[in-house]
Amino acid sequence: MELSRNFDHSYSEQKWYSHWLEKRYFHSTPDQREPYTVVIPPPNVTGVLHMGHCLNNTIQDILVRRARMQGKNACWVPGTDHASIATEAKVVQMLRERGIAKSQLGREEFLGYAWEWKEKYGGIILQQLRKLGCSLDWDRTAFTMDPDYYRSVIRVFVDLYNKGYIYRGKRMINWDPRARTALSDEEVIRRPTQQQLYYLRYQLEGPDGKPLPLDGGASNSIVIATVRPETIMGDTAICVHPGDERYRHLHGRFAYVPLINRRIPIITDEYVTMDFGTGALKVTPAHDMNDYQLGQKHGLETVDVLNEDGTLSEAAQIYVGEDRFAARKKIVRDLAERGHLVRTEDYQSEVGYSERTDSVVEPRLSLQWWVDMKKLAGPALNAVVDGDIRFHPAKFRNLYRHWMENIKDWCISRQLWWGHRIPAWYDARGNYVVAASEEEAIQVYQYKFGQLPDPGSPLVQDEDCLDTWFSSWLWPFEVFKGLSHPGNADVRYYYPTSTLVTAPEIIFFWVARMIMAGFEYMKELPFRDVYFTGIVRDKQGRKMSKSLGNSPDLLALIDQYGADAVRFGILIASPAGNDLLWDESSNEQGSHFINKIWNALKLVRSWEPRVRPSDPGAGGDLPFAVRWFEQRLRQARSDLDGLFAEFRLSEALKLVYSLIWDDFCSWYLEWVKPGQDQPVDEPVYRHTLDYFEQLMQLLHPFMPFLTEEVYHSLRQRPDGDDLTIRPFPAAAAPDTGLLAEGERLKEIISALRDARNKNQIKPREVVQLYVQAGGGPSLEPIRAILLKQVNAGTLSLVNTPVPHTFAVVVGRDKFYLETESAIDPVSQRQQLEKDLDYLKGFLLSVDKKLSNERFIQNAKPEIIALEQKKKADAEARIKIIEESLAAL
RNA sequence: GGGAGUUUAGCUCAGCUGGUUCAGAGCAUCUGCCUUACAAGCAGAGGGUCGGCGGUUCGAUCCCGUCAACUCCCACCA
Repeated sequence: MELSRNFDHSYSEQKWYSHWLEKRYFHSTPDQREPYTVVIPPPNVTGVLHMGHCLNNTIQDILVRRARMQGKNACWVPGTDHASIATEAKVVQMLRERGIAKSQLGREEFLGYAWEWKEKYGGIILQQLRKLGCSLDWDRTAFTMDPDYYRSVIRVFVDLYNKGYIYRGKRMINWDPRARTALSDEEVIRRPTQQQLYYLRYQLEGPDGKPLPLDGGASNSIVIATVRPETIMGDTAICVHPGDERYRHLHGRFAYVPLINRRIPIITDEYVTMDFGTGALKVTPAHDMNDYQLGQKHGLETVDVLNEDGTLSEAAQIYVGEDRFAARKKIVRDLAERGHLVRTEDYQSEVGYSERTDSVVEPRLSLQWWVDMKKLAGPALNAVVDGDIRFHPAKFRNLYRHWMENIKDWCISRQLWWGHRIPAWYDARGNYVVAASEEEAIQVYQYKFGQLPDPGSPLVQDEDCLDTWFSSWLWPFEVFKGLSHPGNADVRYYYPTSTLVTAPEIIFFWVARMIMAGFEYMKELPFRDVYFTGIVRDKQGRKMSKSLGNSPDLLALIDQYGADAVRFGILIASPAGNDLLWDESSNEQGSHFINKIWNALKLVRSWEPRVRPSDPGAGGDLPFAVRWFEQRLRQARSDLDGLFAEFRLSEALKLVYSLIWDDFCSWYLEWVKPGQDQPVDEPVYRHTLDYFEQLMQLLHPFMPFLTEEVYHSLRQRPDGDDLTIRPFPAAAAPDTGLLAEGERLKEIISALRDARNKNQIKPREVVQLYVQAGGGPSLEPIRAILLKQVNAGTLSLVNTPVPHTFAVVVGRDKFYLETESAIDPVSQRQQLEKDLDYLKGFLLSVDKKLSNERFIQNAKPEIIALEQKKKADAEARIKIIEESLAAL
């Protein structure tokens, strides 16, 4: 088979992914092996692959592929999340494009469209993950609204309700006026926002019970500061600090809301900050969390001046039906015209935005369903604090702990149709029961209220559905049907899962809640390790986002560079625990690496026709290079184990990169490479193929397609001999002596090459080499390599300095380069003197240390021995250099 | 306002419990090479007071204090 000039990634990707699927390598069923289970953080069913997914799934794939090659039963479960708000928004938009308003449709009809949409467009992202090479068990693809899954969510709701963990309550919640639904605290993103602070003058009530005239001086009014003038119609009090002398005379009096002239009391509360604004606060219980509490405390009326969609309500009296922000402008204008606006100030404050729709969140009083999280938090907190669940990086432990210790109730109802419908049934009077089905509801109703529901008005199910995360928190066990079919073989085998790979942004949304649900329903933690990836940023450090347009088209990148190069690119830039600044050029580095490997393959393949059987007279000793690289591989494998254990994947990739590029290509292959058209000894050839295979194996989790292709190009393979399932060889301790010899050889070669370069010896010029050995192992085994690598004709052992040569000291060995070109004794002297100066300085510092009594007293013996060795080495080298200088 | 993290070469980062010639790697830069796998390459080189100041120690990039800059998380000052 002829090799193509370059690696053809499109061809290989297509070929090998289908091959792996066909062989069902990614499919897992329980057996006697140790399981390695990963559940994918389910992307939104509406999602398309972006850089964050790329990073996250590449990491998961690396872990899963490695586990598979370690002989574990690897199972990576794919799936999608129904993403209540996002999907419903998409469907509403699609309907609008078809000229249909959601309000025209009934619930069932709407859901019909939604499912239609989901079947047609949903899950594109799962197809895209195949392009990336992800080794997911597609037979296990799950969806949070699959029938079993749906039932489990409902069952959990009913169960928590029956345990008293879920309740219904009227409270201030975060309202998304665009999606027209409640949100949980976690779904609100606070951002500093530039606003205006308006100083508004409210008329005081005169003795006649009427507002005092505005033009009658400052004592006729009180000035408050607000950023939300459109809510003044909802004001039901003005509040000042009881100790504020400026307002003492106003305690117990009344003022009038501008524009609508409603009479409101002036109350006092220590909540008010005297030095903010004017020290007087307008109290609008319906539209502010704090004001609501003030209202409760002081028995104030609540006037809700906004509708669900953020327009002004009838209660506002003015600008009814207009959007809150449009109304704000108009009201400010009116206030100015009528003399109520004292002044405005630029003011920056934190404003809450909806995570899904980015509209400004409105505090709103409403009746919602809640989970009392304190009841669930205990075991979940301990599991992380005690280290049963390990967070990587560990710094997230504190964050988690802080949140869990201060956990608040979770608002789980959403005013949406796409999702799990809340299993609560109401009678006409508003009594309700919670049950998994209507039939059960009737039974429960009868039990609870002692009678059947009135036949004339049957029970009606709650219209709302549950927060998406109320289903995702069951993911690690319900993908194995752990709740819908308790104790089944899958869940017993795969749960708890091994590693969760996710973004730190969803530590509260998802990770914490999964841990709680795991303990509550499986009585066990859901995973042992959680790896938090960084956030993908662009070169300038900005978060990648659709709105900034700085998020590259991943599929286009894969087309251009290949999946392996993209995987390489994202991972090489991805330090453990930090955000990564991603730059397209890192893909190029990946491409270059692929090219390098491909060229090495071409070289090795070109030897094939020239293999010479081993010479039986040679004694069977393998050449030094072959013996050395075996040890290098062992060492690398052991280092890799350590890096993987700590989830230092980027470093692991760097290690393999350098192992292949530097050790294998730059050193090993050059050392064993035969001369042009020369034969290669069979044992060398065989071992080289073995090493190449092993390198591909180590790289395979990172770059699966290229490595599988190379693996099959190295040797003819029987059917089923594929790299993706090939087990790693057993670990073995490397021979440190051989490794040190290799390092010594590299050092000598580099030093001699450097000398050639510095002395402007042309690369083609053959030099003669002399060595004055300073002890240590014989140079004999590496003689041939040395000659070839520094382009030397001969290597002779000498006992005295060789005149008219360049002297190079490496360790305690001294080399002399003999060349035809003229030697410049001045520059030669300068170089030697430079080395000498450095060594003398070094010796001085070592001597100083060793003559320090306190060092001798306190330092560990091995440290002292080391220092003594340093001293001896330095002295030996100084002697060698001084000899050379004398000879010049 | 509270908490956490970061600061090491031009850039992105390693440097694990203080002590090997410890100040590193990759990119980038510079020099020399179209050397028979690879110019998407090969062989070399230069470059940092380890954010500032102080302390502990025989010894500090590493431990402690403090200051500065940046980042993130949490939090109801209108």
